[in-house]
Amino acid sequence: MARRRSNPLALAVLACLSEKPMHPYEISATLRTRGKEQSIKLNYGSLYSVVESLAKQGLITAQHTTREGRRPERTVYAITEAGQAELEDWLSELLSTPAREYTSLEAGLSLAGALPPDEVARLLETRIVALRIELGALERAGEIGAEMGLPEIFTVESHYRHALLTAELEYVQDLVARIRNGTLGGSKLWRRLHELRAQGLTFDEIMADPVGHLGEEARALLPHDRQN
Amino acid sequence: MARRRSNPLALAVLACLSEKPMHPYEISATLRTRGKEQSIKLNYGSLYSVVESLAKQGLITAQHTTREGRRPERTVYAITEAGQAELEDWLSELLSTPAREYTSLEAGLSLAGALPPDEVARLLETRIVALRIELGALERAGEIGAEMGLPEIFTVESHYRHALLTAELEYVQDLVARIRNGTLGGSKLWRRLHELRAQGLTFDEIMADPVGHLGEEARALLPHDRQN
DNA sequence: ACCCTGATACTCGACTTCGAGTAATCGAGT
DNA sequence: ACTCGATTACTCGAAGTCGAGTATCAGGGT
Repeated sequence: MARRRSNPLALAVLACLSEKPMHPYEISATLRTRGKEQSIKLNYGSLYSVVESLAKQGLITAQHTTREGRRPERTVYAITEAGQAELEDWLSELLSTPAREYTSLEAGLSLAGALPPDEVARLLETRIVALRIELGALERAGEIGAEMGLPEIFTVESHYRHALLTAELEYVQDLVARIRNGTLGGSKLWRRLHELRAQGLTFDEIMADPVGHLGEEARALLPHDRQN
Repeated sequence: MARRRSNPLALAVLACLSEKPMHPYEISATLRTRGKEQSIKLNYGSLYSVVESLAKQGLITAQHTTREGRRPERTVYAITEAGQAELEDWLSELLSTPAREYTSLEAGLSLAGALPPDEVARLLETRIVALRIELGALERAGEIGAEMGLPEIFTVESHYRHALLTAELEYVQDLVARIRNGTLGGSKLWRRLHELRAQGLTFDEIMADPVGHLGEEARALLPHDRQN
């Protein structure tokens, strides 16, 4: 029974059931009102299959099913001892061990060479605006929480998000500036490459003699045995 | 044909094919040697189904299939005009529009209340060590790239990762300190809650009279109409 | 001559994810 | 009394993800 520990929604289910037995819809409502769906992707399809899978693994058990009138029946689940142990172990792992995260901006940056530099700078400037707006919204939400006397522990996630978004904003601002003023190493090569392609040269033709076409910056692109 | 734009691997495939026609395995090898698999999750199963799906959408086309000896046949794909357009459009979106990212630490923090504060602090201290190691490795990799004369544009992704990891490190360090010295708002409530549960009280019993059990900090947990 | 490791190249099917769809009930207004 | 939107509660199937498995070949060592 190799529990795959992929979907954090399963962890959230365990966490809810460790408070008290609930039926799936009540779990989803609980997560909603506590604002956890900001941090943990929640959709019905996944919820019900995740619950079923936890039950199959013996981490939770169906307690009883009730039905009011002609509504769909509700199955109330409770956490098992194994489930409680899994909750603690999984949560410990999440907190203690950095996982390889694949963010969409990282993917975008790693392929950004496919667009010309000025275009990339323009797009990132758009992003900067959006980031500022999102940060503003997060701050406002934080203020409201504080006014209501909500203790900080209940909002650490969003403070963490704020820290990450701020770092992203700073990085992107710096990157745009360096693309614009040509300080970014390889800028010339990058610009030249797109000029040549716009003139109809193929990638292969350019890479047959990168130094000749793109300049000295491209020397590192040659295979090792012919770099001198 | 609602292209779902979920898996960035599909974008990477388009980016590769926009350089020249390749067969899937060559695409994977290209991404590997360029270090893109650090930023874009790559596994064979996904690669082949993603390629098939791109072909079905008309964004790439099978050019021809070859076979050497008794080896499995290789199908070479080329990008179409629609594919080139999709590449540019998708990449633009990735760069310009922040997407809701669900990181595992955010999930962990949002459920951290399920563990007692001292335990969480201990776990986060473990994470700090791991983060320092990872940052060190990233820096070393960057130095090696620089020594080899690799222009910065080819490593922006990893600089971005470095910026994010640094922000995470700083945030976690600060958080641990505040848990340890009790400066984090709600610390008492959090500690008290776990003491009571260790004594055998249920979550329901505690929440029936939060202020009585947990102190003034818990007033915001009451329903709105009985907060005074 | 033979074996063994590592690279080449893809296949398969079990499992997950997703979100639209269904269907009943409640309550606030007209 | 009625209607309309929100809420409650879950179902379904199409699509996507994953990684172990399969099979071939090249090259180096013994």
